[in-house]
Amino acid sequence: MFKDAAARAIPQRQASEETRRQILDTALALFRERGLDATTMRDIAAGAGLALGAAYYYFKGKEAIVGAYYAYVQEEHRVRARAAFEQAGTLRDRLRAALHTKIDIMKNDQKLLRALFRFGGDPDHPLSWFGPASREQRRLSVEVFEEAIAGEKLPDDVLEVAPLLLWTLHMGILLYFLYDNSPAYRRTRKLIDAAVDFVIDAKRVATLPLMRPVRRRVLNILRDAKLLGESESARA
Amino acid sequence: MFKDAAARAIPQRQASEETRRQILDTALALFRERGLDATTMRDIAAGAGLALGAAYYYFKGKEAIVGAYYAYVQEEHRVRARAAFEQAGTLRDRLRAALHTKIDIMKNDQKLLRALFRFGGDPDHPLSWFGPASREQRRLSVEVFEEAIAGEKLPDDVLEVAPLLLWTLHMGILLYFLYDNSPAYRRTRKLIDAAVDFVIDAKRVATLPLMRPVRRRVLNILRDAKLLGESESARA
DNA sequence: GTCTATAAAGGGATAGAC
DNA sequence: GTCTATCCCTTTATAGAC
Repeated sequence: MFKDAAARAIPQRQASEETRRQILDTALALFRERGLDATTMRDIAAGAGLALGAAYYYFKGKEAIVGAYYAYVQEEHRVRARAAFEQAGTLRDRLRAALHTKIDIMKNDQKLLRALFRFGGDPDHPLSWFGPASREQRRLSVEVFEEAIAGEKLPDDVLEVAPLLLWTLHMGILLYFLYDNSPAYRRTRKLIDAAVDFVIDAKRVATLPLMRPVRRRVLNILRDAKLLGESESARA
Repeated sequence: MFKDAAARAIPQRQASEETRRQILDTALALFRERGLDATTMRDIAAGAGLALGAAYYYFKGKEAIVGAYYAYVQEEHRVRARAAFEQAGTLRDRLRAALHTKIDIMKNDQKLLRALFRFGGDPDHPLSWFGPASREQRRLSVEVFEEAIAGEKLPDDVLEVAPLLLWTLHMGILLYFLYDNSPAYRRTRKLIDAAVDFVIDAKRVATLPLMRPVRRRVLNILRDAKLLGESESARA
């Protein structure tokens, strides 16, 4: 599972990396099989053929393993999306790729994600999806959408908010995915395609010069709500 | 806490209603004070001056009490929003009222709501925010926004999707509220006002005849995704 | 019957030997 | 780096007191 990203990130540095990956693989398999809570550190260590203490040497605890899963998903998304961006010419293709690759990565983890959902309600939890602890992960995630629209001729204010809005859409789609019980997650796939078409429509409308005041308003809302940092241009 | 809604819903029918309300009040106070998980049915019964068995007579368990809280919030929202709608003339005022009353009702329950958040990730849980079990509650919640825009001269397709979109906005604002640590939730209040202004802008744009194809697309997306039932007009 | 005290089990986490 | 041993907390089960 982690082979691709791990191999890319650390080119066979040491045997210890191999062990770490082994623990991650085992843990993820167990999470999928019996759920997050039902999986103990003992199970993970045993499954990886290690003593409990060894597992703790590599990860501070189960939480840290899940954190590594977050990091893996993010890194894998970045890599896969970039690869797709190099092929995909149109904005539509790029946005579809950004969203589909995310589901590709998570397609076996619906159960796990449902369990991880709960941390979203606790701002102080390290695994919260929206809390300060995951800010860096979030930034990287938004960055993928920044890259997806890079190269588009867009007004500055659109360039500033679009990545965050696309990230929000992507979170909404993940929520839909969480509830999707259609075979092979067809409905999620369809939703992605349809949502991207809508985004293309919305882009056309939103970029009209006439819409500048509306865009300003959105920008100000997000800034006031601290959902968007001050932009470079605003600071300049 | 439950005085207002309970009194309105059941005009002093019996002492048993009084007891039920007593349990709810006690439970809610304890949830707020020490959290959902830390509160046991024993604590609730004791706090309400009842034996454990008596508490179980009124509610099947802690979960059922939380369900009653959901119902209370919904009923209270309906009542308060309607009262405000009778005063408020403009669409802006009505939308603000619909959103602010919701926060008014929940302003003491941030901690509880953070704990309840976790059920959102489990489609099969009775307390899931998006699952089938809460469909009726959700319908009632959407209805408030339906009433908020009632009387507006709007194209049919807008009338059909707007309540759901406003409900979604309202869920987003609740998520923001969950994370809001500003005094008196000022930031959430500001966000509501700003978001409503944006909605007014969006309404102006979206209702242009030119936008009809885009509206159709949105309608079809929501229908395909089963987020919106077939409309009356579509069935006719 | 209901409550409470205590024991047993399970599992997260750490220390120190090798 | 990996092991064994151990700690400590939480949950669950049970048994005896009221």
